[in-house]
Amino acid sequence: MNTTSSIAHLLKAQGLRDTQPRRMVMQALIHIQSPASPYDIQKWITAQENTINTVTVYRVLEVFESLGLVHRHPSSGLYFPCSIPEIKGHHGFLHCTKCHLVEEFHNPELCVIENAIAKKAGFKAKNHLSEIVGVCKGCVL
Amino acid sequence: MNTTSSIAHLLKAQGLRDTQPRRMVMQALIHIQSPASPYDIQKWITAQENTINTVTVYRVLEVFESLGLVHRHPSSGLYFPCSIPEIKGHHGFLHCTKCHLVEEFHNPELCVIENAIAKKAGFKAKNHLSEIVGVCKGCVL
DNA sequence: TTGCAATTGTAATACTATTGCATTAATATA
DNA sequence: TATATTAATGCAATAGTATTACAATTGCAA
Ligand SMILES: [Mn+2]
Ligand SMILES: [Mn+2]
Ligand SMILES: [Zn+2]
Ligand SMILES: [Zn+2]
Repeated sequence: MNTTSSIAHLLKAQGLRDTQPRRMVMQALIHIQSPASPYDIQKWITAQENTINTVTVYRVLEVFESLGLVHRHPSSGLYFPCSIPEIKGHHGFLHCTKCHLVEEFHNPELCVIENAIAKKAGFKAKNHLSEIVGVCKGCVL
Repeated sequence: MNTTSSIAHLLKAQGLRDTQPRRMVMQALIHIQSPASPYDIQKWITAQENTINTVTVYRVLEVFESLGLVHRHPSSGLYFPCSIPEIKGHHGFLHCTKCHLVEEFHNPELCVIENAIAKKAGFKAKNHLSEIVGVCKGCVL
């Protein structure tokens, strides 16, 4: 659920510190709702009467991504919090081009097929990435 | 097969001109072999005793991508020629992290599943994107 | 508390991408 | 083949994105 305290625990479990900048970036991501750039995130934090350096935002996002707490949307480079961090393995994205919503999914069947494709081509698959681009329920008028 | 003349025809069929910069960019993409940035492409062309403006490279790539002649690798932003332009529809990528080779695939079964996922989530899918990241046949020692 | 290493801030810089406008060159037509 | 048209390119300026090295700060364990 990405509560402030669960993130604190997750960080400490990895030997990382629970710092104010890290808390602020996570707050920003949660409140902004749609995928955001490092600069967007900094802007949001500034609007809350706080300050954070651009470089710090980049670095915090890097850490969060490595922990699986946030994702970087491949084609846009924008970040958003993972909504299903409890499910390990491949997370796919449904991306609405109208409202920029990103919904995550986890589909084992898809993984099976992708592994089969890799095998057939002689690839040793380490990771994969799926994005479905379209229009979400709420935006189809 | 992306021969020089087939591209000329494809361009003309769209009311576009067959120009020297466009031919040079395609030559560069074909010869560089692995995904390349606009600046990489410009550098290659310069090394062939030719010149091309950076902006032109960007614009040419945009046209080529819209024609389905090249792809932009989503996570890196690098460009490479489409190897199966004759197959319409979704092209997926196998990406080797060692030699940076990109192999394309077309898998209807994958499309079916992705459409099902979209439907289940109430999305109207317009397009999708699949990338399998790993190590290619030649790079697995 | 205090000390120390991890983290953040600062400043400089490199890289990537876009825009408006002047110039050039590809093609259609005479 | 010469000429007119305008798409395409070049140029120059600028904006946006990302990274680096090093100094200052801060979280947290002792
Ligand atoms: Mn996720
Ligand atoms: Mn293709
Ligand atoms: Zn939507
Ligand atoms: Zn390889």
